[in-house]
Amino acid sequence: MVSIYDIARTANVSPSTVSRALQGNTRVGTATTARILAIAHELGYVPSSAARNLSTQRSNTIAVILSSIADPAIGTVVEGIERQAARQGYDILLAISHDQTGREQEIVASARQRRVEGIVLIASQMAARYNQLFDDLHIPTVVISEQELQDNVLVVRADDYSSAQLAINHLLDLGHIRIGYLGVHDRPASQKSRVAGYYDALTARGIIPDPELVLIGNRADHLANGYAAAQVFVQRGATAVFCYNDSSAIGLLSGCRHHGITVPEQLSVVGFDDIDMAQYSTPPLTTLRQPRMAIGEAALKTLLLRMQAQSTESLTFPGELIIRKSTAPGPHKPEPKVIKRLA
Amino acid sequence: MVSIYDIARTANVSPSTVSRALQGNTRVGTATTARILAIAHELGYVPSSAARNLSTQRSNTIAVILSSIADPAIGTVVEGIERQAARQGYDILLAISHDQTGREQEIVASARQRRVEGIVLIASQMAARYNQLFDDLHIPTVVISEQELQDNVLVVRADDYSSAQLAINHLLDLGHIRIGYLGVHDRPASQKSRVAGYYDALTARGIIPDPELVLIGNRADHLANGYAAAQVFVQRGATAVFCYNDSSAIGLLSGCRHHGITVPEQLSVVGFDDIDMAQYSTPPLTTLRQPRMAIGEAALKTLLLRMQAQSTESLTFPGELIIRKSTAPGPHKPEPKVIKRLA
DNA sequence: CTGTTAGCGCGTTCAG
DNA sequence: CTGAACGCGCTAACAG
Repeated sequence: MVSIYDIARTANVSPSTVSRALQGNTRVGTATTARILAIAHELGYVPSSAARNLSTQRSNTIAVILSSIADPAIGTVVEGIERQAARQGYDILLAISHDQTGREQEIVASARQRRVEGIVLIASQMAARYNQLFDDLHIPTVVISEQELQDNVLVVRADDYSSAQLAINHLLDLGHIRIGYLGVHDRPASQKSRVAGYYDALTARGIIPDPELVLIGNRADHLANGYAAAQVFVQRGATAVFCYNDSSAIGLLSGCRHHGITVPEQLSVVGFDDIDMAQYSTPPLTTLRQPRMAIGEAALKTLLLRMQAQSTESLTFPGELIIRKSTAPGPHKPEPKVIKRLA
Repeated sequence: MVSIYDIARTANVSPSTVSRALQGNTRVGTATTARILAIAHELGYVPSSAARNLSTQRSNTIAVILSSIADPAIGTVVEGIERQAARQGYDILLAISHDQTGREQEIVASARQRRVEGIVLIASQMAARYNQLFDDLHIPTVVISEQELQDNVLVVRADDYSSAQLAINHLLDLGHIRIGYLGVHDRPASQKSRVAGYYDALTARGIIPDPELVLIGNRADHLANGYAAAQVFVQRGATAVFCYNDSSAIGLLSGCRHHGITVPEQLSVVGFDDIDMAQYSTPPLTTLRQPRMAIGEAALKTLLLRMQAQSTESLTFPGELIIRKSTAPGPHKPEPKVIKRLA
């Protein structure tokens, strides 16, 4: 490997001059700078980030930790993060925890050794489990989803609570009363907020939520959970279901089809996220769109501010109700008041 | 940051002894080793990988470069890579190119500066574009998909050609003659093989492929491409379509539904990949399952071998035809020969 | 504008 | 079994 010493030698200057020239003409002769650059290129010089890191005490790296990257809703968030990181000159260290304690510890160890300057935690239970840990780490951290808002951690997330209410109100407006909730077991924090929104929206309209209509899937496979829940919901008299995410909803759609339950006629279904696939399901899914790319970008920007010790706040992004074909009027649809026309 | 010097001082030994003790008792007194470890822990010592990298001339990092991570078929591959990497003690540097030249160059520069020990390139056009570059880089590289088999690059991939043939033969056996192909424009290499399999399987049965039935989507959004193609295929008299991947197929399914084309009655559809969603589409998708996790793991193992300068070969994984509900007998289904029974 | 010097934190000879 | 000394490649004062 050719180093700045090699360049210095063949350019008849000192290493520090080379260093300066390479960084951008910080007080170095235009001529010599040019010469140095030429020689560097000629020699095939490639700076060593390890050396620079050591000297600078900066790693230029941020770690992105997630429990799984197979989730179709998460890829886009990661793209948002990566895009901003690249723009700011940071590299991404990717780690997948699978929610396994052992792996989680390895990851944290690795991040510390590499002196990552910041951490983004996505939909991981680590956030909750090691709440204190991340505080002790002294590495700026921002959590996306899956974390209650707290003083010591920055959270960037979708507005689970309000979005859930939007979903329920849509269903209520359609005339549904027996509205179910289909949840997951591996995203406790965000789910809590969505369930709260579900309950509150219902009670606000004078409806007492029926615990029988709240089903929490026990598998990590959200699609399968949805599939299995279809018949149960209908048996229990639900005419509409609000799902934790689009994957659950699409599974549910499939389960309905399997059991001959028509959507939206017999059952209205609302998803969450608006993944790419949502628009192409059968029927196209009514869902709550979340700005996933923007959330990823915002997370990184927030992290950067925090790294610069600037004052920052947690962020909550509003969701948007996208009405497609999986929801239809329910049994209690009030007759629209029509002004009678003259014959 | 506490360093081995700090430990050495408070343990009354030399830094080098600490270094040895920390690495694993390489000829260091059991007692002193224990003492050193205790002190290290007490002081909250965290080794600096930058320093180690510099001294060792090894980065313990491998770069994973892909054009997009939103593709649902790619996440699983990345998980396979990450899992093996973690198991072998390597960290992952993640970079997304978006197939943009500028970004691609940044990524390569960054990888070189970080002295990554290996590179995995997934479904990226960089493989083809910079074929020579990666050769000159002197960094072991393995390409997943999107690269013709060549001497200078290691490729790990699905058996596109045979899988395509499997798909077409399935359709042929079902009695379809007018079989279409729905392709994409951003995966030239793997597509080339699939198209070849499509052509060859057809001609092997004496059918002359109709160019009118080969449609290549022009957008990066495979779902949208599929959606738009539905009507065209039917208008041109296709009774079955083999799609580049499940995303295209699911889009196609949706397009069919929109235009009142029934699947599989009027049109049989075959996908490729068997993403999680495939099983839950309407109807459930007949597709060619590819062992994505295994491909990811194999790619990393191959890379590691190559890094150790061991002899290695490119790998091709066979696909498996998964028959579900999106394919049904076509117009030319030969009557099954039934042995007449006695009344 | 440029050279000298001194680390950054760790691994690794080479001597004891 | 342990210590001293040097190098990895680069940055950053501090002098000129």
